[in-house]
Amino acid sequence: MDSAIIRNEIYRIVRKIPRGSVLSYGDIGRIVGTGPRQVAAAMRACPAGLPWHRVVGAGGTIRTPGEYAWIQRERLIAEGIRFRGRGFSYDLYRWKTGKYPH
DNA sequence: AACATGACCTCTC
DNA sequence: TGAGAGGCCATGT
Repeated sequence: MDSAIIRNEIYRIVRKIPRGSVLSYGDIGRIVGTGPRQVAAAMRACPAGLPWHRVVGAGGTIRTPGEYAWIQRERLIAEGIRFRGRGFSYDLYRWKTGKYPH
C-alpha cells in the first residue's frame, strides 16, 4: 500500500530532524506529498525511539494531547528551544537544512 | 462499503 | 485575538 510507504517516509524524515530543530505536521506532509492530518495519524502509532517531540503544529505550537504535551515541551526546552508564551518561534527553530521539493 | 474520527491547516469574521 | 467553517485523507469500526 501507498499509505504504508508514506508512513515510513514520514518516520524517516522525523528521524532526520536534528536535535534542537522542529518540523510541523504540515511541512512534513508537504515533503512526502500528503496532508497534515495524515502525518498526525502516522504519529499516533509512534514507533519507539522516534523523536516525535520534534513534530509540532504550524507556527510553533504544541498540538499533542494529554500529558504528552508536557513531556514534549520539556524535551524541546531541554534541546534549547525557548518558549515564548504558548509556543515558540517556528521560523527560528524550523529545520531549514532539508530542502523542500517545489 | 459507509461512516466517524482526528497529535492539522488556512481562511473568515 | 479568538472562534467557526471547510478541506483534507488515512484509519478503525
